[in-house]
Amino acid sequence: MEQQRKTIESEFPGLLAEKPKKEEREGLPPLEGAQHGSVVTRFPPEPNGYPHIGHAKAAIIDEEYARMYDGKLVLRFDDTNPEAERLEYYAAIKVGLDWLGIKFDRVKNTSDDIELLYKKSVELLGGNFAYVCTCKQETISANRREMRPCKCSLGQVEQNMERWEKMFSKYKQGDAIVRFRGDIKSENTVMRDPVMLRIIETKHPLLADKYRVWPSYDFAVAVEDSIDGVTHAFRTKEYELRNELYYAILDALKMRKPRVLEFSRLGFEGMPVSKRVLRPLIEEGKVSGYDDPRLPTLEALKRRGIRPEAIRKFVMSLGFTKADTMAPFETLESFNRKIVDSESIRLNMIKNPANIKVVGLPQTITVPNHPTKEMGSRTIQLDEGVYLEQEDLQNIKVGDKIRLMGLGNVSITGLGPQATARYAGDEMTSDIPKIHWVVQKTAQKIKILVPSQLFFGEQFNESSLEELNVFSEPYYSELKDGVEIQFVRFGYCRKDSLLQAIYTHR
RNA sequence: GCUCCUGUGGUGUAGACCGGUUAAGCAUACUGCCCUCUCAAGGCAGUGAUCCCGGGUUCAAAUCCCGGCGGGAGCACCA
Repeated sequence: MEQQRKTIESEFPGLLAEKPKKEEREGLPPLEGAQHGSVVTRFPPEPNGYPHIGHAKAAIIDEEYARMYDGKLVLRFDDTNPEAERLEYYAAIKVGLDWLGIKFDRVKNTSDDIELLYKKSVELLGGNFAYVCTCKQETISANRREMRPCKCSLGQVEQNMERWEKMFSKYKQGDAIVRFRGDIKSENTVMRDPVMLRIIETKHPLLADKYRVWPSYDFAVAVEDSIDGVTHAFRTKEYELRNELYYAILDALKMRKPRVLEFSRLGFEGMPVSKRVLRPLIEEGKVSGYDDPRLPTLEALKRRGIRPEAIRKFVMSLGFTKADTMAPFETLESFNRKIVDSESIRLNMIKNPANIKVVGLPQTITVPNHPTKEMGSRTIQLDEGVYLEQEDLQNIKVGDKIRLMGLGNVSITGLGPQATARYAGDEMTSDIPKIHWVVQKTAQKIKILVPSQLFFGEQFNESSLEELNVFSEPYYSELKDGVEIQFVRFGYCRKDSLLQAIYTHR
């Protein structure tokens, strides 16, 4: 064996050389054609709703790549449909992205560039790459379906130019559109002379009625990505068929072409993201609003106690793939738990109280707020009346010893509706049951909202939000709203208000 | 229906472009042990995938080719 090895080494040097080992890749896969320092990515949300986990995935990928290549990230509000955009959404999206910790090198709106888009439109028309179509909508769609060119496509450049002018004066909404000359017989339906600009008379949230001719998504993204210097444009999979159009438009315009790549949409089982299903839920009062803890909106996730860093780790763990999958919410929870664990004050809380009277208790005790981290301590005023969890008393007999966590040992002297016990010192023994407790006199009644899956298939889950009426230590009221706490032996919760907490995860 | 995309343990992925030395790495979930005044976090170990199926190419295929099947998406004057 050794002999052979030597022979091979001398006869065929290099044959036994270590193969370039495939080392474990960290993070996103490398980008083709990416030059360090000159990569530009972009996140182009439409301001037509509240940001959700899907936006987070896209924005995080965009930012991670920009960061990876020491490049730039552009936030561009894709606001080319005045019927859908609303001012509050521009702000909501920005707030959500800030919360996620995403930093942009530039923020702009597609609507800033309307004039430029008009120029490009004229260029298209002038080069006969597009025409103005005045057919009825139904006719157009029927023709597209049947691969039939409509008569407007036969018009000369002059006619199109005339009609183009009329789009700004005579024509009304629905009367005329600019269509790209694609290929009406293409297998790819997107290429069958798609809409580039159309008339919309609704007021735009930023520009009011300054314009009435608006570019379509396909026209706007291609041109905008190109002029924004985007080198790599990412979008979700459902846009895949539009790549051909994207490149065709830029070819016709002789503009620089970014590379377009797509990734799978992110969704959670039973947690709808689409406005189509969310809106009725809110209108019918089935959920309280866009920050209802059952929803995958960023507001809701935040309110529920999910940290932005957890979302980022989660998104990165999903990778950059086109495989469609329902992401496991529990993975997000796991990342979150690790972050939140070291920052959460531990408090006692009783769900199903059992009364017990303990005699011989000290006046007060001081307990640490966290088992290992230095998070201060709190002093608890003791009293004979104590609440224990009913469940914990289940298998207890008279004479048994139990340990009230942080307080000391207690031996049971009587059971029943009013159990009794006697304080039995503070000596630690290992095999004693350790249970949590709350002083009755000072117990604070609070409500804990426990969110769970909103839908099972198409079916709305009527019990998706459980309300628990519980007794917490009074220290709860001294905590600031928004802090994450761990109710011992129960789970993590985020303080939503003085009287309400929201269950984060176990 | 047509077109495109996709298919690795329960789940999400790495590996696939450049086929062999890992019959498959990581995370999550689960189980057990350790630690612990929590059923959390942490540490350790373990269960679990013949890489959708069937052919083919090859000395050799999760990796290349062909054909099925399953899943998703698009077929808007929405993005």
